[in-house]
Amino acid sequence: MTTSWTYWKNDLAKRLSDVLGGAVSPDDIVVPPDRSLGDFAFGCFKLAKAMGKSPADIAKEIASKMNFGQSDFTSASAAGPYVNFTLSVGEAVHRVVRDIEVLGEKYGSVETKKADELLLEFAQPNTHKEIHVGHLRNLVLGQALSNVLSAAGWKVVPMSYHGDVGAHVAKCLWWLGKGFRFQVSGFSVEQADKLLDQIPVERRTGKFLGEMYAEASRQLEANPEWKDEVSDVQRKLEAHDPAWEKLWRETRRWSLDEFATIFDDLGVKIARQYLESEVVDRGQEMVDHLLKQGVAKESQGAIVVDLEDKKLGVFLIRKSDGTSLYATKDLALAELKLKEYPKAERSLILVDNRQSFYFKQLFETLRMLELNPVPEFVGYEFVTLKSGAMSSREGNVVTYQDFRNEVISYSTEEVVKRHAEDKWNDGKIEHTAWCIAMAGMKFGMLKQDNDKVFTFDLEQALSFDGDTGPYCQYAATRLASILRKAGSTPSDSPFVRGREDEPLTRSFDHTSEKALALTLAQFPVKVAQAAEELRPSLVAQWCIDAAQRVNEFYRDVNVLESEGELKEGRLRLIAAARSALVAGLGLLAIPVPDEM
RNA sequence: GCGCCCGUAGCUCAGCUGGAUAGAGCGCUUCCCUGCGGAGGAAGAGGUCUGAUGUUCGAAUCAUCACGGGCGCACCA
Repeated sequence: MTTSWTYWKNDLAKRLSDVLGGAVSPDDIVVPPDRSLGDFAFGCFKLAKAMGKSPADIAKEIASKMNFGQSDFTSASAAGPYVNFTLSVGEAVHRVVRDIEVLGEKYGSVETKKADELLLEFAQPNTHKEIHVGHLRNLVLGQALSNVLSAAGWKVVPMSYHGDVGAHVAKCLWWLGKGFRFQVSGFSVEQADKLLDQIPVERRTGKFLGEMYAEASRQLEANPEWKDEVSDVQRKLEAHDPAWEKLWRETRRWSLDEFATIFDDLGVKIARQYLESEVVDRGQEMVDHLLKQGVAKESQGAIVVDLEDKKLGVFLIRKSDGTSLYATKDLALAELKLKEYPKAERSLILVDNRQSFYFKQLFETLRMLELNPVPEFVGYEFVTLKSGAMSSREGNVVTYQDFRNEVISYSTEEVVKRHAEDKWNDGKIEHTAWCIAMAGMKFGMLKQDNDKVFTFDLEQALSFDGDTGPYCQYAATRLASILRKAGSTPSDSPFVRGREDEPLTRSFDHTSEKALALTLAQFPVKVAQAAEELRPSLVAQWCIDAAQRVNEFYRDVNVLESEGELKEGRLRLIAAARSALVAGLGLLAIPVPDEM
């Protein structure tokens, strides 16, 4: 369905083509820098050359020839080299409200008959480590991307991938054993049971395992001679030694359970969870195969793929001690994905930009193996603290749990403060505070572009003033409040729908109404662009814009004091505005409370 | 040394497929609650868009080169 924004541009392009006797593309229709100039504009620069006249003269000529008749537009006027077009307030608002009422929660989404499949890998925290705010950017961005791409008509398969084997696990478990005074060699199943029994339930967390890992890294730094023990542990794990495997399975469960809880809380939805342990054996096989084919070769005891001729250096795919690397497993993962989803059109991998070189090497190798489609790298810059970059190896991280608790306690405090007299029950307070906390955290991470290093500042993250998620929620909430007072709100859903057959007035008369409607009209275009450019930040920016227009409308137009069909129309406008705003925030996986 | 990314207001960022006086938020200075909810709104101060050259009728936007900062570049992930 063609929604209003596109409809208007197409309409203007057609009328201009008629006047000029040549093709004008809708893409040539732009928006003036100042709303008082008009709602749309057409620059005459390109025509000037072809027609041999000055742009200003052409603009005047077009303005005088434009005849709108039956149309949403009321006037065209020349201003320098531009022709500006103005929409009728009544027609503009009418059309946008109708769009939203027809589409409801689908407003902004493309309807497709047969969606192409797109694999989206994100959410790659490793087991045996804690989740920190660096991971949060990936999780939040990934889920938003998943939503935005779905809205744009892709059949998205969101997938997670967890490093549950490899050096970091070996280090963690090695230190777990050593720290509890067990001998690494000759470690038995009974000893593994004994060790596990010694760890109290409340310590069976990712945080605890992360501390073990960080401590192991420190110990190895100080005592390099222990590296052989760690290699030994990793080899035993890869050989499925019963004792180490037991310890590994149990500790891994702690991590995976924790992930499930956190993903659920964040609204992260994964269709297929991959584990490195699923692909490690096949990865080693593929390395052998590559060796046989002559694609890979031995170098300093390790196995590498030489990519020097592509200016990508050498790609290490097996360590000299015979154990696997990230790359060993990634080769097999790529193969497995294609086996399970043979119809996939595209495959995206969302990872930290610092890994871009590695992924270029990986993709080049996949190309040599003819594993198509070769994935697309979607990068984002890392999250840093004022004190410096976070590293789980060094242990200077803000864990997600700590951050979340901080934000929740702050938002709870605010909610309680604002509703001291409203007799809200604990459940309502808790839910509202959770919605606001989610909005604060997620919006803060989504509103800026992926390629900006994100400096995490707790104080800033806790502020809900200005262009923040809670600001957008607040705008939607005030609209809901008006609807409630008018007694016309559907309590179960914020989305308007099914009123498109009821007559709607065209008597809207305020510029704030039109400004709001025009912003709402841009939503589908922004979503499409966000999907095309893989930038959910565009949707976040739109949400701020929409909330600002809502606040201006709120200031300028009193809905409940209007009368007759205009009041009814305005109620439908704000219901539509709320519906669109909730849809926009929904794409960012941000919930909107009824009240706040 | 080579490669990738960033450089726009005091701070955090939009704008970048070239076009009208460069926009927000925070902070700062003033206002606005007997008004549909002040997590809000209005106004003000604050800019050689890092610099240079080039392309163009036109450059924050494109190209090249500097400068500044960040991040990568084989047994970590």
